[in-house]
Amino acid sequence: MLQNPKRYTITAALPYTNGPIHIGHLAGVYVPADIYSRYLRLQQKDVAFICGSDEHGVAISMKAKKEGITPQEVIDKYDAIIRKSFVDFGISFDNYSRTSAKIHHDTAQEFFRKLYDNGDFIEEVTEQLYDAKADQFLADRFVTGTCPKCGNEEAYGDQCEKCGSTLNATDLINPKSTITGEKPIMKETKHWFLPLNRYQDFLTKWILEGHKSDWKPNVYGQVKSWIDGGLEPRAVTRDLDWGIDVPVDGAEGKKLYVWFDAPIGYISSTKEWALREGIDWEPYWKSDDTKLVHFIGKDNIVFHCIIFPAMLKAEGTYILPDNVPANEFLNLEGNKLSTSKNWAVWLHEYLEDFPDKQDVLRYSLTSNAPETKDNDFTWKDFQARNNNELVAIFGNFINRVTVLTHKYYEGYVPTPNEFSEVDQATLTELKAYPAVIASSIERYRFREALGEMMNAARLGNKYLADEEPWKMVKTDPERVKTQMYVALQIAAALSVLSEPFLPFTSFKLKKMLNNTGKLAWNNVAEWDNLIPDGHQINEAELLFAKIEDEEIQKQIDKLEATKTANIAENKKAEPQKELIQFDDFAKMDLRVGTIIEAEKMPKANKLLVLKVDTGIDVRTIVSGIAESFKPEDIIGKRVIVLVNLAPRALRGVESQGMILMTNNAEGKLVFVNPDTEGVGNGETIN
RNA sequence: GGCGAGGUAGCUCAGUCGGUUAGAGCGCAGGAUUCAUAACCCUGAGGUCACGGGUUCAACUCCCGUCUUCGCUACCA
Repeated sequence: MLQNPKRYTITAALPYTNGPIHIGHLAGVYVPADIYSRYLRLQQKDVAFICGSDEHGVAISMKAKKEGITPQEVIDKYDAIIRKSFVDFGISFDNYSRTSAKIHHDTAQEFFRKLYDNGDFIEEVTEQLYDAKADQFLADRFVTGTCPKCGNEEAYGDQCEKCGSTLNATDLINPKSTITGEKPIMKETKHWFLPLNRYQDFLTKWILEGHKSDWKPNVYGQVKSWIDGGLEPRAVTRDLDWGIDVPVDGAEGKKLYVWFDAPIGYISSTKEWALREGIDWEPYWKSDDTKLVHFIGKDNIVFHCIIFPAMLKAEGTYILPDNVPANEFLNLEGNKLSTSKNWAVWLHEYLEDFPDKQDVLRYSLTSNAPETKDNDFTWKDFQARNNNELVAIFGNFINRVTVLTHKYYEGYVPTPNEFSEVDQATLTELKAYPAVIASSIERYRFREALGEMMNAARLGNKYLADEEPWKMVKTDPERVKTQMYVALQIAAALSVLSEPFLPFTSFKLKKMLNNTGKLAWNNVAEWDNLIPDGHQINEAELLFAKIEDEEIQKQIDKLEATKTANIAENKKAEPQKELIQFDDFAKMDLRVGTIIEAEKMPKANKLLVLKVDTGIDVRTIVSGIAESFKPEDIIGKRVIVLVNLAPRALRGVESQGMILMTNNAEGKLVFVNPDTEGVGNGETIN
């Protein structure tokens, strides 16, 4: 861990422009990164907080094709939504760029070119699916066909979205190019690979030995798992038409792999910022006294801890990240967030539904942040955090202080008399908070840091409750002046300490205290008069409003509607397949059979090895149903078997047939079950 | 199946190097109070630290095994 860095380069994962920002992105990446950056600026550190839109990659092309627009239109649309929602939400990027910008294309190409010239790549010719009619290689996503598992005719080359299976494009039955509908052929193509294996030793020393204690366990463990598993060369170019051209001869029509160009986006965004500010970008990326921190979600660990560092190391002039505090995932009301299933709280919608409540979301996401394990966002929790914590503790304390100040002193900060022991103890305790909170933030424990900030507000409430100035005012008004002075110092301290977490509230509070001048973080510990006597504060207003049940119910209903819509979507029967002749059907030999033995395939999660009496014989069938059935429960089950399917070995066991299955409403597998009495094994289906 | 991260109060989470009686916030119950948005403040109840072994004077903590949740990965004819 770098001590006393001269400057900080802080990056937040580049959001992918195929959808808007949702609470999962915020809780995992942008809110913690923003807290960290704002805190450092309050420490008067030199900070570059860098981000931008990630606009290349196949998913963008796919989305464009699906919506019948150009990739440029797709990225322009989402870049605009994302950009605006970040601004409105108060994420304080120093620069937000986009990877379609010229400066990024230039930077990425230059980077590639340097590695190419250094001989850091290996070239390899492989066979890939190719659409002859369109004269174009096909990424996995550009191939559809029948899923070999569930029969879904719309499975993609890399995944079947119906059954969730991971596929190889070459596995698809009747593969089709989505561009022309033609059947793809195999064709040779040349690509450049980054030989990660060459960096195995470097990565082992740097991370496994060098960052054992300061990196989060989840990050360290994941990285260790990758490195121990042995690293292999990874292709950094693709045959695509959307992306950054590979800048070498003989690479016409090839683009940089999106994961090669995206992290370089941090560098080009820094350049863009420096250019605008008229400063030099290089120290932020190349100077040893710069602390580089990547904020990401756990899905990006391999790219930020293995691939990008290997790239930076290969280039040779760059520094490496000091830390990569990746967060786990946030769920929503018990289910995984999903852009395609619309299961999300979208930032731009939240900002409309809850105007001027940015800080409420920031607060509830931070206090429930998935720092050590996946967490669940619920609207009830959101409401409780607001009503029981922000309103009741923070807002209430500020309101008590400001109302009393106006009531007793027409809004002027009174001149204190001698401090009592309690006063001194309270002020001493207050002065400890900047260091306590700082320590948590610098260890990336934002949930803990936020809790400490709230404890400063609790300190204020307790002080008032113990001192009871509203009683004292009748007997000893001079004493009350001291009490209110102390309470006002706590309020002023909160206006600074809350800024990293609740920037809108902090600003509102400073305005209310008529104290908008730049107070630095350490002033809270150093100064005795954060808000001096004789200073006049402005009218009291509420910092936070209660959120009523109806508003919460509205959001819950919205999610319920999404759920209902998704179920309806799934229930929609698939369209009929193309016509076949009777002969096609007659080729299939379907028989009634009985499962007579069943056991788990060792070392496999989904496979059961079955012995089935088909009436013709007793044969072994391997079936991927282990997640839906226990072996002992299906012995004796009557089933329908496709007996003349060509045998195939699965994990070394030959499967001689296929059992017919379908899905029930919960997506569980069920047998097609001929259990009418008197039907014998071996009966044919026709 | 392999690998990684988790499992601590009703909920969300701390728990450092093994060391008295395992902590916090929210929720709940009771009390006190009226400056404050029925808020604040005080007190309390609530725990087989997932389970079973082991090491140790001493285990939430270290070791072995089991169960379980999440992720990556293999497997689905």
